[in-house]
Amino acid sequence: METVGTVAGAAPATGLRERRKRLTRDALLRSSLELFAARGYEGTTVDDIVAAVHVSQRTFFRYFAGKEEVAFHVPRLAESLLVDAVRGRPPGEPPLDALRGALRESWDDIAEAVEQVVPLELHLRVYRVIESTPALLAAHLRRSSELEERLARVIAEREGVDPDTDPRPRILVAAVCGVIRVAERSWSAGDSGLAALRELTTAHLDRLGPALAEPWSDDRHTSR
Amino acid sequence: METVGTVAGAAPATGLRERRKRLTRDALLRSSLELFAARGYEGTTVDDIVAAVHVSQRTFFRYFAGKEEVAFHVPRLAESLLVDAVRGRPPGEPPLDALRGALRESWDDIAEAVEQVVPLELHLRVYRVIESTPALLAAHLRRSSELEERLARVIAEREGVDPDTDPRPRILVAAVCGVIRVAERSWSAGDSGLAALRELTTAHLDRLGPALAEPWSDDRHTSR
DNA sequence: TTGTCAACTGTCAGTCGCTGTCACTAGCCT
DNA sequence: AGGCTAGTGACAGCGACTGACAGTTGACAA
Repeated sequence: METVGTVAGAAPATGLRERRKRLTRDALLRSSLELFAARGYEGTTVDDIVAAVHVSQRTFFRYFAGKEEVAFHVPRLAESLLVDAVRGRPPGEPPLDALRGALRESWDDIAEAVEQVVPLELHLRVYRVIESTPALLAAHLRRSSELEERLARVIAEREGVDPDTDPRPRILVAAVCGVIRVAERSWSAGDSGLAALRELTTAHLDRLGPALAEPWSDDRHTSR
Repeated sequence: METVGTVAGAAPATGLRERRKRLTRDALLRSSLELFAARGYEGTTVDDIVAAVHVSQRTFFRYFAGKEEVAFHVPRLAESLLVDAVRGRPPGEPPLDALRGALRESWDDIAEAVEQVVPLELHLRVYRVIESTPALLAAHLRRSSELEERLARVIAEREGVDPDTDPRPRILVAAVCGVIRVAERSWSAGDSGLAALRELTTAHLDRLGPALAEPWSDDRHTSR
């Protein structure tokens, strides 16, 4: 239903031409991410990237619409997997549970899929760059809002409501994704591993209900 | 507590120099917004703007960090008023009510404050440009996340919790702001007036609880 | 009033992201 | 083997933005 444009570890590679294309594309991707992680996003010029891969600048822009697209290649992959996971949830499940379940379930698939493209550790470093670079954070949030739209449509379909007249799918997804981003953000500020993010995310999701409840009880809702 | 850099309708204007400065600043702001509304954001170059005001490009960049900053001058104003409104809510009020109350309450103040800078109608047109221009939408979302951070701190202070250890303030604010953005977004797609946005926002907020509830009931939650 | 200082502004040159054009190389197919 | 064309590099150009330098003009004191 969607061509993600997998980079490595898929498709048998037919002709020489296509093989070479994939090679330069891969090289551009890897070099870009490594440079972003090392020098930062703004500190990396397109000229730096193409110099490392020995290609002309023009070629870079034939493969990617811009620096930004390179930075979000891996996140795009992860998003598609999440959407698929929600789509594959048991039909009877309440919407909130479906989202939470899909999140927990898709985690390992995502890690695996990412690893086939670039080392997971590199991706995590790039992710922190994304969260800490204003321009990239902005792009990340816009992408997130597009993801929310996709998720809302899936939820709406599951529940048999029209997403254009019933606001509940979008409202639910917006709230959930908002909470997820809070978790991502506070995680990226620290330096813990993937497992920590997973736990932080689900823990925060479980606190959404109580946080909305009228007066906050005084139990320690501490985390971190 | 915060200098917002009001543009028109405040401060008696001391010397001639300052008066002239404000004049060119105002002119740049007005011309920019009018051009954005007329030709779109990307369709408007800085050269277009400075040509309309008869100043050099360099001058434009001395007053504003870039095109983006001009576009968000008015939203920035509104955000500050909202934060102040939350801060001024009665201490005993539960956090969710405080946010909802502040929102309803600050509405008129915001409209009034905006009108003192540019015609409200112009701002609304520019707002639709923001929502429909990818680059501006991204910037808008990033600014929103900064607003969320400010709001979360206010809520944390009101509730007497530490925002760095208790995630509930951020979670609550993220959910609420997420819902608000859903309302803004679906409003900006249509062509109704300010009053419609106000009602849509509060209506959506009231649907947050039910949308999170386990199975969705079949009452018509229709809007629009 | 006049002269000095500092603020404000314009001009110019340059960087970086990105796009259009055009010629050319090298896989691909017959 | 030879033509076709996808993929590429080299080059020119645009728009956002920045730094350096010089000119202009309010502000303020003598």
